Parts: sequence; C-alpha cells; structure tokens
Amino acid sequence: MCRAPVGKARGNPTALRRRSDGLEVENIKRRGITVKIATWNINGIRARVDGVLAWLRDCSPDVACLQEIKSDDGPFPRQVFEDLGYNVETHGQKGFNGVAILSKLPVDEVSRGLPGDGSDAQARFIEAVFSVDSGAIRVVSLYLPNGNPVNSDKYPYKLGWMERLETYAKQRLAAEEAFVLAGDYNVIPEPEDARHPENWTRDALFQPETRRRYRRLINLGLTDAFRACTAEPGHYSFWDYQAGAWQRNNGIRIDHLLLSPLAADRLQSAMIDKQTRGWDKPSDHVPVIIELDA
DNA sequence: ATGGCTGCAGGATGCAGA
Repeated sequence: MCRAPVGKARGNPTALRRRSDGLEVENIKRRGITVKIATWNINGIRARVDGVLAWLRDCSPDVACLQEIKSDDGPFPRQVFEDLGYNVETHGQKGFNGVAILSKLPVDEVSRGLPGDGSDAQARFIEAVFSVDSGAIRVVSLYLPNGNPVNSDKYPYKLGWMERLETYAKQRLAAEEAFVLAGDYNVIPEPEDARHPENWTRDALFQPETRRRYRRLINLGLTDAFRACTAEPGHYSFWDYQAGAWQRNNGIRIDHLLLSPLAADRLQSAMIDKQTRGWDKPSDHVPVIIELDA
C-alpha cells in the first residue's frame, strides 16, 4: 500500500516527477488507472453548492462522499452535479444530518441506512458499489454521531452506532470485498490528531471509550488511509468556526477513510485538501482524498 | 467563555454541531 516514495514526495506529484525516468513512467502509468475517492463534510448543501462545484471541477474525484447535506432528497440540487457528469445518490434529512455519494462511475447497487436498528431515523449512512478494472468496490459515506454532551443520551447513541458499524464491517470483511468506509467519524483517534489534545479530554470525540471502539474497528483489519501514507502529526480535517481556530491552526483530524485489506493493497496516495478551509463561506471540515489502483 | 460561529427552520429565536 501507499507505493509513493517516502518523505516529502508522498502524495506530491511534483516531487514524483523529479525522480528517475523509470519511476516517472511507472507513476504516470499507475496514475492513469487509479480511482480517486474523496470524503467531505460540507455542512449544508445550500450554503455550499458553489464551493462544492468549484472543488469538484478542480479535484475531479471519481467518487465524492458528502456528509451533513442538511437537506431532504427532494430539495437536494442534484441537477447541477449531474450537469458536471456525476451520478447523485442521497440519503437526506430535513434540517440536519444527511449523506450523499456523487460518482462519475455508474452505480451498480445502492442502499441507505446503517443496518442494526430499524428505529434509527437519522440519515447518516449510504453505500454504493462500483465496477472498476479489478472488480467491484464498495464505498460507504457515513456521518458518525457527534455524541456531545457525554452525559446526555447522545453519547450512548454514538457508542451504539459505532457498535453497529463494527458489526457491519465484520460482515463485509467476511465477504472479502474491497471496500472503503469514508466519512466524518467524529473520532480523534490519537493525541497527535489534535493541535491541543488536552482541550478534548472531556469531549465525546476523544473519550477513552470512543477511542477504544474506533480501535476495535481498526483492529478488525481496516487501514486508516491517511495514516498509512503520513506518519507525522499536525494534519487536521476540521477547524472550528469559533475563536480563530483556523488562523491558529487549532484543528483536529476526524474525517477518515478506512480501507478493507483488498482496498488497502491498492492504496496509492492519501491527502487532506486543507485549502478549502481558507475559502469564503467555508465548511468547517475539509476534503480527504485517496487514490486506489483501479 | 457559560461554545466566543455557522447553517437551517421558519418567520423570532432555538437547536445542533464539535
């Protein structure tokens, strides 16, 4: 996995081009047959539609997993994305939550809702299956509950949701599928995933029990794509709107793409597209993007 | 700082987010 050269060159095409001709040719050949998969919590599709369109034109992901569309399926502006060449699958909810998958690839299958609780009305999970050269790949767009405050019923809801996600992952692993669980996990996995971890110790995103359940998911055999490519601390995917968090780089890494072994074998690169946080009217999250061998 | 912004619903402010 992550065959890009170590160090600064990782995930940096410019650096790759400086290397020997042989490797350059090899990389160009590889880059021609990759599938680019991104996840982005956009914090409201109506407030972000122009920004998302600009980002899609620039980044051109094959599959874009969106969270917090804060829109029902009907009002979701699907036409503007179809005009860019994307298939649009939503699992919407009025006012808050809501997830979507945009794809240039044809959608072979789609299903909505995390299995395991028929009474759960919150729209936080959608999955789609695509055909690529090497076979099928399943992509999930998930929005794991925030869970704050910890002493409310929101925290047990979060833990229950993580339990259901673990059950789902076990079943998919047993089927030996290539799959990607992409989304806003609302989990800070390790202290190095926060600029000020000490400020998060009482928060649902960094509770020992939250981290333990996230590790249990990883320990099933899933790979955190970004961490597989970048060991160094200080890379974040969320900066609060308040208190100048972006200007102070007071961020946390809570948006993740977890890969099944068959998907991890094909991992070429992973990066965080933090420039979008500096835009006018930004989302408080930024896209995380991976490339897999197709 | 007792969340200091932001988005959304609805038509004023309350809720939710992280």
